[in-house]
Amino acid sequence: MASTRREEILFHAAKLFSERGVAGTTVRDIADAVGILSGSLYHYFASKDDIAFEIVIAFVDDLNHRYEDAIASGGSAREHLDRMVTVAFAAAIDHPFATEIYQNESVLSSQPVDDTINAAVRRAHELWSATIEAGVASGEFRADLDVRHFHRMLSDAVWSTVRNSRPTLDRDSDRLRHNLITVFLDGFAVGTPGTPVAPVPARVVEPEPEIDHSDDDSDLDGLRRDVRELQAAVRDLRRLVAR
Amino acid sequence: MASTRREEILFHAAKLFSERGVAGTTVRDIADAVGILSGSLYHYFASKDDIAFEIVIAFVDDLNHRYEDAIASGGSAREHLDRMVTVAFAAAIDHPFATEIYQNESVLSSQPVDDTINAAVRRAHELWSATIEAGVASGEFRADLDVRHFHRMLSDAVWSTVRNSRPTLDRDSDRLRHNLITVFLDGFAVGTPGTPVAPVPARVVEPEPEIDHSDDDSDLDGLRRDVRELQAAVRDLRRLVAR
DNA sequence: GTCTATATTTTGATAGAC
DNA sequence: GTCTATCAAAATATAGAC
Repeated sequence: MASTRREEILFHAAKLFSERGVAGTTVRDIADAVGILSGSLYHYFASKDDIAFEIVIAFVDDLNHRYEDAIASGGSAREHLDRMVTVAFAAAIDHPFATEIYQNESVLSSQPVDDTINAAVRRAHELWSATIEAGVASGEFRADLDVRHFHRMLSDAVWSTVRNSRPTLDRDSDRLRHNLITVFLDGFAVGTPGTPVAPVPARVVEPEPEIDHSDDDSDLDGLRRDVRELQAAVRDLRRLVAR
Repeated sequence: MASTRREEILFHAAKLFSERGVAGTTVRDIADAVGILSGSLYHYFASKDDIAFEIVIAFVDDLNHRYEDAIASGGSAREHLDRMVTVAFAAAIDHPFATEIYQNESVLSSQPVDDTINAAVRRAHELWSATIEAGVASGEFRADLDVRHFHRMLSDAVWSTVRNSRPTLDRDSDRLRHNLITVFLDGFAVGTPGTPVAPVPARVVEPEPEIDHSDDDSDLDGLRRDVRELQAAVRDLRRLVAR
């Protein structure tokens, strides 16, 4: 928990913002969580958006510093990525809710007045990109895949892991990092790791392989269809009754 | 673009919801985008939330049907995952903005009244899980990693790819799917990985013969749950209407 | 089916007493 | 530093004319 009242406000606001979004959170919600009245918030902050802004900026700045430390020392590209995931988890622990806010709120970065957040986010992307491209250049990573696509999937996996494992993140951080790095670098399939499979995705899978409505399935399919129809009917009725 | 006025509203609302969130979008925003006045929206929908609800439900239901088709026919676990990604991209193309809404708005699924969305999302998770676990059981996928963690990262990567490549998704869908599947199954690293791969029994079992019964069972369980929920809903509605 | 006009509620923010 | 009281703007939703 926070020590000063100002930090208390930041903490509870961050929690609410991450759960309901900034627009979905009212200043009264924040004040209630803190245990004061909404008017009192304005003794500490000029506006609701200022609160959100401060939360995100503190996080992204801190994150970039940790990234820079993580890739400052030598080592393979794999080791660099491993350390970047490590410090990302550490930053997520120290800024418990900022991650979700900055991921979900494209609103914040669309402020034309203040480009601070945009610049910081761009910096973070550069640090990931540079590390990944160095690995490709050194032959450590494969060159037949789109590096920007890999980069986005990897950093999304980091924040997805944070979001989904938040309660046990500090305890499981090592195991989660190992899983993540292993999947992204060695793959989940057994055997032939790192072996380029097919250079071109020539095969196009037909969306509807077979219309295999054989006899043994028709029962279940019929039931499923009935259930869906009933669900739609109930939704309609609820809408009617709601008035 | 949409043909009927009602579909036009759904289209523009979905676009705005995905960009600014549901709470961040006003009914006036939607009406402006359609080219009518806000009051006219209520000729088609009972409330703003109803619009969002309908968008998401249509998407998730459709998605589940496609998933079921994708894993109905035989093949290896890799082929099943490949087809699931294919149909997920196809669904994202047909429901251009629903993906972001349903990913960002935990609000929608926290409606205690209507569990429809939750049930559908749970079903989608089951379909991914069953496919991945079948691959582990057959020895096609490694058994030394957390399957649920892999599952979450994989499906997040699918929607991350959709979000980041939206403008060219229909054109690049094959290449994106190939990149995604290659990274997640074969890894991005070249040659010998840091951790020796295959510390697990490498027994090669023939790929999934046919539709396995565990699927049917979970399917039946899901249907039973749906029916129970519907029965409860009908009881509630009867009570309401009785007055 | 759409618009005009408006009610009702909610929300962000302010002023001043204590 | 917090509360009381309240303003002004914005938002959802409704009623009725056309």
